[in-house]
Amino acid sequence: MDDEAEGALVQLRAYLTQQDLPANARLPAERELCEILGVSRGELRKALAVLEGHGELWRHVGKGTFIGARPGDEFDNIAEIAQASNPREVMHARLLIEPMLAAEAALGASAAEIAEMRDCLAASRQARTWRHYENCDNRLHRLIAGASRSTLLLALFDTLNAVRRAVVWGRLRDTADRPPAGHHSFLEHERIVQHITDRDTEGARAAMHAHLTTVSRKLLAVRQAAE
Amino acid sequence: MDDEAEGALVQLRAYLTQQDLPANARLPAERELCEILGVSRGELRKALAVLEGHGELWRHVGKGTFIGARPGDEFDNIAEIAQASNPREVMHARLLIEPMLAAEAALGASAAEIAEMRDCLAASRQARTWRHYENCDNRLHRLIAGASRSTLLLALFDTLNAVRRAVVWGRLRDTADRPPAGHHSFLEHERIVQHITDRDTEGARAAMHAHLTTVSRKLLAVRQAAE
DNA sequence: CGATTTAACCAATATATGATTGGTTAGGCA
DNA sequence: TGCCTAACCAATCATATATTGGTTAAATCG
Repeated sequence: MDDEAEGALVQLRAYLTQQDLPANARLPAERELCEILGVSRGELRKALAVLEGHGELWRHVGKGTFIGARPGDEFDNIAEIAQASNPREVMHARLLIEPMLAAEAALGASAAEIAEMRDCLAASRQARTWRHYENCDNRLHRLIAGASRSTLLLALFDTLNAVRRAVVWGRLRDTADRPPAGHHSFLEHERIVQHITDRDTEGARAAMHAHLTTVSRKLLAVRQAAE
Repeated sequence: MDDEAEGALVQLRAYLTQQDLPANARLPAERELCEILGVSRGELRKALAVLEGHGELWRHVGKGTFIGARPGDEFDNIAEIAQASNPREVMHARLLIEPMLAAEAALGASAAEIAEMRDCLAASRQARTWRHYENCDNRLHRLIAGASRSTLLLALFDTLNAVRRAVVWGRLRDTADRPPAGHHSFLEHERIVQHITDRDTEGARAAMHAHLTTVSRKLLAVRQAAE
């Protein structure tokens, strides 16, 4: 009953084998291809649908038709990730990844990097506004990630960090205020840097984990108080 | 001596405090702003340079002038990361991150996800080409990442994976060949999935670490042989 | 002469416009 | 009924235009 349809399919298969297109290659637009094969567009689309169902090619509006399996629907931009995520996930990911980065930093940090970390510590104690303090905090955490001596790990940290900034946290603290002298992060940050200076990987890992645990607890407390 | 220059600066400062612009806000183009303030563009630019040096704002051609600190030069696209990275870094990052994801998967994997993993295992054993096998391998590793029940961790895994694919590995194996029946990954993959099924987080972590260590060793051997 | 303004240009970026593509629908036609 | 055709749609790409910070050189003025 569907001789013509099958005919279009074999014509298409013949065309594909003849052209011997490599993976991810883009084949002509449907309007061209159906003219090349001398088939109606409807028949061609049926044949394409079969091959797509079989995973031999994939199509997308505005882009075209391509050889191979459809690329996974990976997130490409930060905003998209942030929208699908939430503060809990961000904190969870930080607790998993940043202690690991601290341990790597303890292995690979240069003297210059450690000196810059100590600059950060001093600057954060002198910060006169939360905004300024958070700049120092970000810089320190990124310095630690960078000390892993891996551009890839740094890039992953940057992604995580960008998502963290993009996720809606609600308003957490009065921006007019300033960090108190006994703020928990001061000592915790210094402990981390000290372990990195001592090349103590497990100490650095544990110190970072403890720090982020405290941050997480404070954060949850503020969020619950706001509800 | 530079009374006029200082004059432009105070005018600009006054404008900024008056407008009370939020962070990352974009202020008018220089050509407009110098007309608003009644200052020449040169003087305005001097004043802007001072504030930029002080970290109160940042500028970029084609974009504009913005309040706050210049955003870090974070990588935004995969290709950029891949170009700055290399196979060694990729393998290193995988060894740090994927065992962690396997442990998370052991905690959170659903029955459906575990079943899908086992499908993957079976399919990979039946793969008739390296290309097909690698599809199964990718799918399995991504399933494990997805079983962490964190869209953020999955997104980070996808980033790492995209970089892995984009990094130049050189040609590693003859694509015409197919994976041998005794390929090391078969057993290693099955061990990982078994630990996840048993909710054995540390077993899953160790199995994934062992698996990636083997992969890394094989890879280095091939690369050295090619030199 | 020296310092500034001004105007014009430059490269990078943003924005707008038109063309192209896969997907869909309605009418013509055998 | 079954199919083709043509037209349309939304998503995407490709191209052109406008805008922006940065730079330079002639004009202008004290």
